[in-house]
Amino acid sequence: MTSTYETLRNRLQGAFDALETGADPVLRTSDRGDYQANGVMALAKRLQRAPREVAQEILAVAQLDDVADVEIAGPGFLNLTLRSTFLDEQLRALALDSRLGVVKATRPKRVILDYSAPNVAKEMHVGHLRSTVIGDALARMNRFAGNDVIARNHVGDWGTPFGMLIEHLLDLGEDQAAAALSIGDLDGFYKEARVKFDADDAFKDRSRARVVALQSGDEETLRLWHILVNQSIAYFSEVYTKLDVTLTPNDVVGESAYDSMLEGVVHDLDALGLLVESEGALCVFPPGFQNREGEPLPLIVRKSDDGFGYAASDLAALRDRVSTLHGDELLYVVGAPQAQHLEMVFAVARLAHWLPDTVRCEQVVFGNVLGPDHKMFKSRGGETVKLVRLVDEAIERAFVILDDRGTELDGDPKFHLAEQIARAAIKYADLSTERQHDYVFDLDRMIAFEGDTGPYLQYAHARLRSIFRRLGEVWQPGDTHFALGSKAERELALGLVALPEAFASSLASLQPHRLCTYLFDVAQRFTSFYDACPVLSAEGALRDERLALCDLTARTLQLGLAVLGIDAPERM
RNA sequence: GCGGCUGUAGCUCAGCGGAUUAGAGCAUCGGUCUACGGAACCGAGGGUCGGGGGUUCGAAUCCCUCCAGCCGCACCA
Repeated sequence: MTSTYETLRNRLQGAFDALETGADPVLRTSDRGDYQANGVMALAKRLQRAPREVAQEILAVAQLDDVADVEIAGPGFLNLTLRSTFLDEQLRALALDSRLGVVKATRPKRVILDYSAPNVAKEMHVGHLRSTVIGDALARMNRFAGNDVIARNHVGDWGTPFGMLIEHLLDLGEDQAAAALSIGDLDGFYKEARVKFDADDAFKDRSRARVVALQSGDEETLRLWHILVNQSIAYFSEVYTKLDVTLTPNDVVGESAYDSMLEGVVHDLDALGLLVESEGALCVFPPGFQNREGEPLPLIVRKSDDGFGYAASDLAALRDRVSTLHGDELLYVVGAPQAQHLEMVFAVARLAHWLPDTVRCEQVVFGNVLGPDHKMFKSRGGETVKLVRLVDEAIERAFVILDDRGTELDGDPKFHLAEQIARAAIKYADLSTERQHDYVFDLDRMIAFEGDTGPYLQYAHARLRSIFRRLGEVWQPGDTHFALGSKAERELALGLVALPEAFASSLASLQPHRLCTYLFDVAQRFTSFYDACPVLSAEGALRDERLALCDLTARTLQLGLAVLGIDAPERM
């Protein structure tokens, strides 16, 4: 089906093209009429004619009479008010479409989505929250759009710290170390190793020797290393389950996976004449980057000790994603502090012609999670906050709220619901703010059932489902018309037909918060409608017509939340 | 110093290629109601959109500049 927005835009575009190609109409929702078309003035300027006259001509060509009532306003805006017959047609088509008007990509893109990226043998903390939640929402949105998503969890599983970690593992004994890691005491493990490394010279020497053994592929060392990696991945998976994030161990392709490609990166950059030796390190100097002194800034591909840094593995990964995985889009959901590093990696990849212009490659930047003091979110002791603890705390709050409300649920169902609410609270709070902004982590606000929160949206959905439970029979959209007689009904209907653009714009801009804003708007329109318009007690056809609105609203909220990674429980 | 991001109501945030009185949530105040789930609805007050210039008939939005905050600026990722 063609969405309401597309129908209007296509007709206007046709009229614009008939007058002159190269000018586009811009359509947006408006409170003057349902939609307002912009772009007539720009077109008139090109044609050097009076805007209102051009507007008249566009209307004559566009033939919008069957879909909307049009008023030419001001210096040439077109205010479009949808005809009820057209709106009803659109709604009925949506009701029969399981995708609710969101079209599936005709030419699916392969999207390589790099997100989460915790470090082996280190705790997942708030710093990983945004990458994980935003990345997962983008993965789900892309999958729903029909794209082929390859998730890449680029875990930190290689490098110098692993010498000390393996030695510490040996000191503890393999079984005990594995046990400590499996219960999620990763921070404790890492810190103990660190303390010994700093205090004990013998330990330090062993650690260094161990790094060498690891990198030269010593079998026993690799076996020990695998214990660390596997235990950590198992633990990460638990965290992902707790957050309802779709990443699996199959998506883990850590730094170590690229180790064998690093020599090739150096070799090929050298062959291209891009490599420069500087202070003992092998570097590429991409144009446009400067250091503190205003001198060219290098991307260090190989360090002066002949080791490789993350620049090399990032280059290898990028190359792999283009040439082996054939990605059409490479997205890196990585925090702002790494912006310059990634820009340099991208720049070098372009210099080396590893990154064709046809491949969209960008960092999905996000801001920090702040504490109540508006500084980086830390625990009272100044330590980072474990991600699991954050979720657990939210679950506890949800429990208390459920009890206060006198829930009938108990046992597992109650716990499951508390989890769903807690996840919704945390994820929605994160996703609903514009990515690049920092936001203040305030559990009380996030989990409140009033206002612009995940639980509020879940509640609106649960109320809708409750209507159909009371109805007592299975409701089918069938050929039912939609109730559009009152203002509240019409407003809700206009919200419902807008899902396709909200989704498309959210995905195209990689801004999940646009979809959040849309869903909240729909939920508000629904509650206003629900207050003003009795549904089950309505007479005759009106009852079915209102049920049709309710059904579509419930499905819109459910679908919208689902593609963000948020559950919509049947009851709360 | 250079680069990036940010600055909108008391607080938390929207405002998507410029368009009519700048929106929402929370909080405050006032209404609605035997309530299809009140975890609701309706309304009010509250903003010189960080300051100043510029482009424009028209700027929160585009350009310049200044101020403030955060982040990054060669071998840890």
